[in-house]
Amino acid sequence: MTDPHRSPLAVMLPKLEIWTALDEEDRAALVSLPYRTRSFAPAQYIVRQGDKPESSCLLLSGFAFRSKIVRDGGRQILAFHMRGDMVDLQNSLLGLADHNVQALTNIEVALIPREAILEAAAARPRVARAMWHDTLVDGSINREWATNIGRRDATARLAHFLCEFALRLELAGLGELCNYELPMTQEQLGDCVGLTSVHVNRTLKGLEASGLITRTVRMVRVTDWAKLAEVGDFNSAYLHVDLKGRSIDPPARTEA
Amino acid sequence: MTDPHRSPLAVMLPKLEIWTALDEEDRAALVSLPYRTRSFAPAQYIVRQGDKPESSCLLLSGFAFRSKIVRDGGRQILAFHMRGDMVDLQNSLLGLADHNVQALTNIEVALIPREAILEAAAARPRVARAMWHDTLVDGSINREWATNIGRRDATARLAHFLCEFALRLELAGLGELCNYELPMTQEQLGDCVGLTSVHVNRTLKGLEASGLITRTVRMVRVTDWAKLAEVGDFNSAYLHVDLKGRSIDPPARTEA
DNA sequence: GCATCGTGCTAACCTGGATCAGCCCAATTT
DNA sequence: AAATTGGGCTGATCCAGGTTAGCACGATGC
Repeated sequence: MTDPHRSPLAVMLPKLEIWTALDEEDRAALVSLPYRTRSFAPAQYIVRQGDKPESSCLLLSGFAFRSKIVRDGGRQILAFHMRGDMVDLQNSLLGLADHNVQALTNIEVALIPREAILEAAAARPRVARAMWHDTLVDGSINREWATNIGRRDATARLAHFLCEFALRLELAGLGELCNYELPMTQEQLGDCVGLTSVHVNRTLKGLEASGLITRTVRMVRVTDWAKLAEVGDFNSAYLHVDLKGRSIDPPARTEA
Repeated sequence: MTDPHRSPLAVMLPKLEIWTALDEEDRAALVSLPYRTRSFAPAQYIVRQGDKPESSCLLLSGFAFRSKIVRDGGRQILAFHMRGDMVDLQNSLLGLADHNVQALTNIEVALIPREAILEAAAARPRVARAMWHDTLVDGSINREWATNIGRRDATARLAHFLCEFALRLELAGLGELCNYELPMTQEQLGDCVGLTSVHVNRTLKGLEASGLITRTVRMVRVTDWAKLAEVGDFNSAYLHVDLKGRSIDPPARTEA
């Protein structure tokens, strides 16, 4: 058996193993899935709404995002993805893409045939469970985003987003909680929190003026995490990750 | 082997079998899952955010909904559920409830221990796949809702919701596409599309004034489905159901 | 060297939907 | 039959965020 940690596919393992214990054979099965790598330039489509994708893709480097377009041309960004994320289990397993998947930066992905994934899942219950769990967490994040968009004001929405992104980056080893780079433009930020780029700009400056963050180009430095998390009504529970006892969430809200 | 269609749990089968072919043994495994039934009155909690639910619940009759509460007391409704829906695979499999589940009307549910579900999934790949698929579709609906809330105006949001609910009711055998009962108040409707009940009221009257629907008490009669679907930017693809060739979606949008 | 383009940023104005305050009616309760 | 309650409904006013129309600046191209 080859060392499961040698293959480029090994970047998917840490995230899956947060939730489901895998043994060496499970890891080997995942890592020896057939794949081919491909590169995409910023804004290039990996999957378009309406496609019938035959493979799912694992993000090896760079950032990608998923989106939907509404009739009048508006766009809703549904998720950002980073190294180690299985970007498109959704579309590929459902058979019909209900949303777009695009590169945000230059990216490299491993395309894994849908059938191979299904076979691995059918053969190994823990592999199935790990991937199922991954889609459940994806759903949980989606629910939090819907809540963010539907029921928080602009300041809270952005603060919440900044907290989530910071934490995900740090967990993926791509940045620090209080000092990281945002790979998206303010317009893309707006499309993800349901605001216009103009208002994103205003609101970010507001967060800066309140002394919660400072920014240079696209670097964000969180100068007061506790307040940012409070303003953003951020509680990491919905990410279902193990913080190993670190306390980053604001104290429990008082019952109304 | 007992007839799989005798058990109350059999109500879950049609939905699962839309997506995944099951054989008699798969059905028998699902239907013979251990369970106990319970009733809930309107507004009663089945699961609260923060709970560690030990069972998942299958809705046998009535309507339920899932929601999150934000700091200032606002509520976002994330999903409505009807007979045959597995209401809480999300929370129970993730182990920690990231949202509330409540009865909307009087309901009867079958509570199925989480471990029994996981064992059935581990033992039978098709059962695992069917339930995984169910959560994928749930995620797809969530993405569409996020888009609805984030990027459509009040009229489109409500029109979209009315179309989705109509179709889901009809597929569950609980109403007709163009004539059905809405089980929720206008305030609950507002909490699901990100509006206030006041504006829901005005907007519904607007839809009525435009001749797309008529209403009596909570009955909705869709008088012009094609226009309602167009106004609501509704395309049923995201529900991933088989319409058996019926054409209910507006013609493909023209590229901008 | 000059043009173009993408992105951040800003100011002035406008509007969709929130907020507030209240009425009406039917169903319960007492 | 009076009182209460929960929805639906309405008008008046307000404001968060959208819209429009720019400018500034650096990167890229000819």
